[in-house]
Amino acid sequence: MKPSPKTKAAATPPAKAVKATRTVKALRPGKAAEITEAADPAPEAIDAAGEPRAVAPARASIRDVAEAAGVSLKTVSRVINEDAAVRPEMRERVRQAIAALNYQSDPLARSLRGTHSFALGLVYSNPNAHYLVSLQNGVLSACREQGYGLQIHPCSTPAHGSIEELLALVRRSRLAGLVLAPPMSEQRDLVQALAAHDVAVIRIVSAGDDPRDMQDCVRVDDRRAAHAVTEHLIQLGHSRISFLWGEGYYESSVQRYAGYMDAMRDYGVEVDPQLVLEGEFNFNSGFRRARKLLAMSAPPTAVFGSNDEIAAGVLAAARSVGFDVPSDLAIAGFEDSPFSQLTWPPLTTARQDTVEIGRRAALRLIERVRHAQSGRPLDLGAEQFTP
Amino acid sequence: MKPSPKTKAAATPPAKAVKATRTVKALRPGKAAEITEAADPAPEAIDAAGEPRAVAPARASIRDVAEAAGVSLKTVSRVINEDAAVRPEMRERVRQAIAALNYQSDPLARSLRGTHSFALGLVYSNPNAHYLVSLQNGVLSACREQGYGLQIHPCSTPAHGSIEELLALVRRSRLAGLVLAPPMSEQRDLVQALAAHDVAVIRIVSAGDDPRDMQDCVRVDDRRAAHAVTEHLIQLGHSRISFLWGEGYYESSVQRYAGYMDAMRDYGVEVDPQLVLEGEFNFNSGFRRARKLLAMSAPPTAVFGSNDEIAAGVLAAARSVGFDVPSDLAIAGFEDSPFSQLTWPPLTTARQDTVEIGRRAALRLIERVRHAQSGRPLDLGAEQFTP
DNA sequence: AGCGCAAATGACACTGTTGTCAATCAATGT
DNA sequence: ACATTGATTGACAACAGTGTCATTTGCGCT
Repeated sequence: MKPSPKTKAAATPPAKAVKATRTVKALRPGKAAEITEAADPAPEAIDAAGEPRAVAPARASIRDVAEAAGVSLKTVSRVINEDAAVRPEMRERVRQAIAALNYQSDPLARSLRGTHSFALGLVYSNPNAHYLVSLQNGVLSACREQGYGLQIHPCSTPAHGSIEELLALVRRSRLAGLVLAPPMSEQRDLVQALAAHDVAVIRIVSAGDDPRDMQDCVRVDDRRAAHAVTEHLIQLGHSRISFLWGEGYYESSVQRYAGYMDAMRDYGVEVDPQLVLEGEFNFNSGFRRARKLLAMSAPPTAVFGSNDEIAAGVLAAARSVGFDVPSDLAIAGFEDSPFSQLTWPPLTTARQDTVEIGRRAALRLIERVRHAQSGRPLDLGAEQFTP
Repeated sequence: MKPSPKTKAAATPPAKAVKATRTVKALRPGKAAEITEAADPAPEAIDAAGEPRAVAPARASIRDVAEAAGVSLKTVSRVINEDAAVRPEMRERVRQAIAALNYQSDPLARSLRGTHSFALGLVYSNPNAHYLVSLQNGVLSACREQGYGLQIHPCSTPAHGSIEELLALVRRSRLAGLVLAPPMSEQRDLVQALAAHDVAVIRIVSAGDDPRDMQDCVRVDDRRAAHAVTEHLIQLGHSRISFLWGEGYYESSVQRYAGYMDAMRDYGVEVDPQLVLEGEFNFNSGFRRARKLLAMSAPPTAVFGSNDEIAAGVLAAARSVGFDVPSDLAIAGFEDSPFSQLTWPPLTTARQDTVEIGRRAALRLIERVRHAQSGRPLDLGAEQFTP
């Protein structure tokens, strides 16, 4: 490691319009963080002693349980699958054998014979890492709890999100069902195609009025949350409140805008159309639009960015033109990252319990496929659920 | 939706020490983002017509291929597994049959007879969403490419990261191997226990001098990257450069500190021990330490936070006491989130190609287990790899 | 041509579980 | 008491491949 005089600190500017002193320096990936791999371990460290190392106590199979309990394979199978057609006395006997042998059924073998495996797929294309990880954690916690596996499936390219690809995924691993995160969940044709191919699906969607969204969904009330945020700004005394859209084809954009409008109407605050700007869910878009807003003769006193990245862009823009936050400009966002807590000052934001959303979606889907699996029809009448 | 006067904007402060005007408002989760679920779809939409809807063309099995090619099951199996003991002519015949029937082997059935399934596990406990998603994407891209599945396994609690739990995970799904991300990869006893139980493992570790890290690893050169960042600060003319540690038990902390020291030594810049502070990899820790630094009689002119969250905390702290960035204080971080681009001004940061790290780790592991699977020993001699 | 040996191929059992259907059993109706 | 019925239970095949080992084939050599 010797000092070297190369100082090419080329960097991608956060917004084209901007040219201020900056300190970004992008180190060449694979240069800065170098990767080296080493050879396999010589196995002698482990086996050298020649001792037949403690042999893993061959997992008990259903056969062992059957033998121990003095019943047939099938009866054990029935107990495992909670088939009602087993006498309590038998069931108990089998249960004890299972416990005694510490038996755990093999999901692989179970799926081989059955139609579905014991695994769900999580399909997403949302690039927001925090949202994704939260959702994933929620889904996974449900899966673990229910003894299901989880196959994640990011759709980074349109091809990955195609019906063919998704079907291939489901068939290959015989997935019991798919959890569709937005915006994948909003693609009608996709959802229909999956249904037509008998793929069980649960969608996570922004609650709108679309009656088609009343089925197989976990609905997130973005509208109400946006209402609350707007209400908060109004109660702080603001009346010139700007709203910055995210991509218009996201249902959540539409709902958040609706919530904003609801609140403005509810409180009788006039909406200046010049303060409502379309754009995208990212920092640069927020930055650019905020610069535009702040250059107006009568700029807003508050900006509601429809997600936190937009809000962060607004904050940076305000900063860059010398506005103080929050005294000169109040900024609110919509949480899809912990970003709002990492700024100074922290931003107002609406929080979603994304983990819980993921959990519920997975639980609901598992409940559904579990019934389907055992051939019992699901009682549709009693399934209505409103917390 | 009626206006309501409740204004309880309780919020968790980002740092206890701080009490400035803030605008955080945490909406009650499950209130702001409400979840509703709806009943299953009446299936009539699909089946009503009574027409036997286009039956999915029952996937071809190995049997069909064998028949079509006029060979035995086993020969097809050999071709699939790239067994060398098949004459090229036969192989070709089988290949054509496979293509003609669009046959795809069933990973489930394959794993049932064999010891391993065609799936890897990704074990992590790092809470950083961006790092995680990048890594995960890298691992997944390799898995997809190689026809492997991926079971993610976050260790949010110590129990989840226990040997028992990990073994259970591997056994349950017969995982072919585990990718261990830091800091899980740094737990010696865990790694050894896994090895003792014949679990194939690849670890992602910060490159240090430990000879035990020379095996089964993808090594990331944090030290060199930290050197480059420090070098950059020195070249900007700074000499009072502070270094803020992350958790000391992370190997990457140690390495980053080493890289910082390397550069200081290389350029003959004196290290003031008062400017090197221990702490954690998070915003608050950075904030607090920066406040302490800036209150000194001779504060540093540059701060190198050992990750971006720390750097963000420093930025916020500088702001809060009226320091201008970068004119009064230069700030550098270490990328584990896109955060540095979302601040104003953007922060200097070292970048890691985490996606590539994940990819390599998975590819390497798959290569290894694939050989193990077919019973052939891996030629250790030729495996050394240094890009 | 005949022999020996290694390479190539196939027959069959086996993986761990569930679906199907027949067999058993207890209880009820006549 | 006997047929009928429905609830339990079990035998056996099937799922889609792979491991083992026997068998066949190909080829070089005397």
